[in-house]
Amino acid sequence: MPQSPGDPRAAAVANRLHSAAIHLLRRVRTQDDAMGLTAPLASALSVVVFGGPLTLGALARAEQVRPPTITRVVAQLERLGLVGREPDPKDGRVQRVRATAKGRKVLEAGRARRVASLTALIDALAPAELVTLERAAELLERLLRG
Amino acid sequence: MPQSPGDPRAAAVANRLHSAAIHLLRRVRTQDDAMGLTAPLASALSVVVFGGPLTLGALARAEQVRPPTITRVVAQLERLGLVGREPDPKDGRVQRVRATAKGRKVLEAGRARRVASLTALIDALAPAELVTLERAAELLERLLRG
DNA sequence: GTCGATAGTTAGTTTAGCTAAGTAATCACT
DNA sequence: AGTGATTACTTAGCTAAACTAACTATCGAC
Repeated sequence: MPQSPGDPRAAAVANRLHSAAIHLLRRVRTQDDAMGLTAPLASALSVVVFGGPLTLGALARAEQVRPPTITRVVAQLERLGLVGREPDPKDGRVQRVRATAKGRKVLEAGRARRVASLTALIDALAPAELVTLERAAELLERLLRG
Repeated sequence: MPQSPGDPRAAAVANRLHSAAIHLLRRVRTQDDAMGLTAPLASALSVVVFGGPLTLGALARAEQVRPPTITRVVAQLERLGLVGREPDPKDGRVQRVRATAKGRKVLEAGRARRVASLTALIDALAPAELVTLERAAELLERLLRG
């Protein structure tokens, strides 16, 4: 299988993944209301919970958004009592975001709900298919982080 | 195929897919500008081009959005000259959406660009990995259509 | 101490999605 | 033939997420 740059099969796969991602997110978005956290908020909260305290800038980079966006996201999470801010003792410009106990709890409870409809779909798959999706998710996360 | 409901592995996969989808779309969104079509517009145009003339309602179902959303999407595509509307001779309530020549052209030119960064990432994968992603995309599309 | 760079915020715009409510056409049924 | 329910789409108004541009405040270097 020669993998020449610009392989049309790669483009086709990219297209389909793009389409699948759009539809997947549209599907789970309707579930977001049930837990009171929209997808971007949940995603950011997840990073904060698992990534430990981190600066707003680092969070923006992790979430691949611009600083103003992360300012708003953190403000919302803070208003909900899910994260807190800590000034940096060394650098007065910097603030670190840390998850509260409530934030960790809500994330745990929420992620299950948020992906419930997805989980239900996936649950019906054969084990081999489940493995395919798992591998694909792994691959994508690795590619997209790089 | 013994897949007990609530299989924790299914939930874990759902979580990872969700996260991957968020990051994937954030990645390609920045590329959308290059072709002048945002992701939802491009997705809808794609359905119209490949799905032939279809009613607004059918398009809404295909795109998994509510009617008002598709009204706006079609209005934008129409304003851009990428699709046209045709009244149904039999049913006065219905309008069919058809891609214009320009619409087909823009889609062709645009799809490559729109997923360019994705394609570049995917291009670097081993053939087996590419197949995994392809299968996953297929699975997801099938699940999400149902 | 001033000057450029960095961290974060504010202001304003765009886009996408929703619900609720409205219009117009069709269908079903007497 | 007419009334009532259903269907297809639109309008109006809301919320959320993203952006750019421009601002404030702090830091580091010279």
